[in-house]
Amino acid sequence: MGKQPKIPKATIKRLSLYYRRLELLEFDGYRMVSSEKMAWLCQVNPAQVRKDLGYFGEFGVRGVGYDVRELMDQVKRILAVNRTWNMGLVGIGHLGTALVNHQNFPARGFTFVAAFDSDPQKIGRPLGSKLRIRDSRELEEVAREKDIRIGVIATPRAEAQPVADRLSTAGIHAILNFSRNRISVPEGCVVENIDFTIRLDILTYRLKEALGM
Amino acid sequence: MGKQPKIPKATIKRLSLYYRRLELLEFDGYRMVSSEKMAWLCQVNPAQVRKDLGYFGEFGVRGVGYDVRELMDQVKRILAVNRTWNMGLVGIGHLGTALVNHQNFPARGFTFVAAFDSDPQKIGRPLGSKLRIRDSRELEEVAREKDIRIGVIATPRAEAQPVADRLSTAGIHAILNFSRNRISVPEGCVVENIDFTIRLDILTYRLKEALGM
DNA sequence: CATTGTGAACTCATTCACAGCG
DNA sequence: CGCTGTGAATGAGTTCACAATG
Repeated sequence: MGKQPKIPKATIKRLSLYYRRLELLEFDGYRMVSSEKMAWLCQVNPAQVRKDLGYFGEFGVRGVGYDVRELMDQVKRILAVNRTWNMGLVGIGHLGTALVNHQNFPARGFTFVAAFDSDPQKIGRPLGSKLRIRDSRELEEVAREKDIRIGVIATPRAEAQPVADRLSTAGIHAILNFSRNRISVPEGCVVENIDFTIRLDILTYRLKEALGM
Repeated sequence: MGKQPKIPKATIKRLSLYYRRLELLEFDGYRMVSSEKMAWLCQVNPAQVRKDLGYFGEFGVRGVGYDVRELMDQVKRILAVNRTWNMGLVGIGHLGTALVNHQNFPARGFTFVAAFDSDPQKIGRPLGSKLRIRDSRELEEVAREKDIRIGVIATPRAEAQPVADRLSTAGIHAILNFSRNRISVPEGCVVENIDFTIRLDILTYRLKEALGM
């Protein structure tokens, strides 16, 4: 019944992985799953699965395993994805457009409710099937009005920090940052960075090593 | 003069971060930089910077610091980004289109030289300013012809594994995987996954924690 | 004498091994 | 009996602290 004893960040990432696997298991009609099976499916150690879950409670039945449906519910609750999240997108380039049209977000309860750009050429244009691009200057107002809880930054690098500041000001405490700049945010605001180029750098490094270069 | 004593994966990620910061420093006219300054800029510990670099050689001058230009060259060499890399894109949806048009890739030596899709509607259509969408069945042939070294998967989840298999067969040993499925690849092939939904799950978890929910 | 490079100490994360229990 | 839950052991990664040195 562990509660707050310092949870590894990697545990959260794996929880997300477990969740996805549980969806597939449920879809395939499985009712129960053992830590060993989950571990095998997710390519981790069985003790790791049990330890990860153990940080948050006792969800299993000894001698039997975990109830797929119930474990899903628990993991959803832990990750706070047992609800919908309104997102606001800032920066409507190719990437921003792709994000708005991304199928998986709404399927998982992540919904874009507004999109912003500072380019007068773009403002007012429709985006995807439900949105219209709005002026970045309206961000604070719209954030309140639409109850935006997550800000997604897909701007050029120079605009990332100013946008992050505006998002904070607008009372948004969670930012998904696709720009190449790390951003600074006030205490209490959380940021996740997704940086394609870093991943490519890691990839080429590893390829070089794998080839013994 | 450390050579192969087990380099942490996180070190490579930071190296990529250092590299980007060095570019900015050079642009701003700096000739030298200390581990302390780099550390401050990259929000890490100064000893961490020195240790990370120390795995690969002695690049600094005691009492002085690191030559910005020279350190850049060394880091580029380590990451194997002191050359260009030909990439092939598979799956031309919104995301694939965004990737092809991504400015930063060519600027860093990562170039898409071919794009593939299995949808007859899409095959033959132009993509970006230089490419034409080709039939996925031509993958092996084109990979050889164009010397593709990195495969980028931006397909729906169900196609990810078959595509990964085809890429391996085609002699491509590095894969950047944007699909929601983890893929299995033969020994000697390296994969980096970029999964937006996992990052959103981590974000909501951390937001929940930050808000004390 | 300021700053690097690095063994040693420490902190964090994973895995083991088995007691606890349905 | 089988599988979970968890303290203890191991392993990995980070930070400290200082000797080495241009």
